[in-house]
Amino acid sequence: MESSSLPARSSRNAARKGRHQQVTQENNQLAIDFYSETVKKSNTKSQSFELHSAQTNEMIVKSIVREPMRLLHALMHLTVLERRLYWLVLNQIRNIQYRNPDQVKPYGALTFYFHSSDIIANDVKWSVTYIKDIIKLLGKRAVDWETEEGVYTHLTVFPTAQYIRGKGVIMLQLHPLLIPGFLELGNNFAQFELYAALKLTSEYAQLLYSYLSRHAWRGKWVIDLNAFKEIMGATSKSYEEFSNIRIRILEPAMEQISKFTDLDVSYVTMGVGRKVSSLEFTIAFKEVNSLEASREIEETSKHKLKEALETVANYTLEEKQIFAHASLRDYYSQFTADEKHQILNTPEFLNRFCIAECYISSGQVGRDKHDAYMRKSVFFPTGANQLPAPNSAKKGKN
DNA sequence: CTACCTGTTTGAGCATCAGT
DNA sequence: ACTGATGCTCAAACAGGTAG
Repeated sequence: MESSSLPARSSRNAARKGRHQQVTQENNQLAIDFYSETVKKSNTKSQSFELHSAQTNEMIVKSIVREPMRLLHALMHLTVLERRLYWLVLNQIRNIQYRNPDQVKPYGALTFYFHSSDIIANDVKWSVTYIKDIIKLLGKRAVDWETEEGVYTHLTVFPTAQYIRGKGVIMLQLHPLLIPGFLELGNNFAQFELYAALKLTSEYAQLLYSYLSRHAWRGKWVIDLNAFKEIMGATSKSYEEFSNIRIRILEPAMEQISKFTDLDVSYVTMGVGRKVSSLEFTIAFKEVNSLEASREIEETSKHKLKEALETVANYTLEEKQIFAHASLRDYYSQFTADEKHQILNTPEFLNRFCIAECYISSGQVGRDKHDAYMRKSVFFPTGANQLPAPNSAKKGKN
């Protein structure tokens, strides 16, 4: 039974990673309480919490967050501190992500306990009203969507949010209907390092960091300016002027991301004449990841590849052409017009392009080898339908 | 003339401090 | 741990200037 293996696995992982996680089985429904590293429930019956060593500025433990892009888009308007809480939630559930929600029973409740020092720097004196305001705001955040059958749903992400006065403990309960959305990653998600992300103090820097992390494996991210404005939530009148986008979004965000996170980022504007129509970001990893983080990154890469291959396999010819056209436009400027034409119009080439693109976009191919790998995969495959093996699964520093 | 840049103002929210 | 006050930062808006 697939569902019964989940609690065992997650609690085993939690034990291995030294987290405080309590799994209980109630009415055949799985309920999990997550405790952050700074707060732990004591063994008494009443609701009482013990504080553990608060996080220090010297936090070097790599802790991964995997954020589904659909969630990122749905929650683009979170304030800085709300987003920190939301990231902490994603970090706590990373051991049970990748699961197909249909394979497990509905969750009774996922409850999270954090300490206010998890989201506010150690040396900052915080006020109760301040924390209460954050909780009040986060408790109001809602998402909505409509299914193909026309069912429109609107619900609050954290219907129950509490602050335990005197202990500084924040409790969040995730809406059960949203749990699949938090757990199901597909192949479209951002993966980044929690403690670097928590240092960001600008809303735009936080948002942009998620997007840049999503495309970091590619080393490059090209986005239409209007699309960029939309995903940044910068749709007000003042952002019709590019200078405002540059001054208020790009420059502060670039500076913070480069200063605080594991990414080295820069951007150039592209367009006709002086009119900026799109942005091209260059993304590089600063340092070699720790062993544990490397293992998780490798695991993620494999998962992403599998999901991407499945997605592409279900594409119609037309969808493959759209997919390939966008990739060629954004990432393969060195290909000639004739080569691009051949790829888009020869089903055999198109297929191989799509598959090779899955390997590249999931980080299986060394960053400096994308063009060569793609050329070889499309035009000079080693076997009949065989792609050359990616040379390196590790992403390089350059 | 258009698109972008620079400087200024304003208000909201965040960070910080002194004191309880 | 907590409160209340204060100063700072950031987002937003606007006016006027400049490059192409």
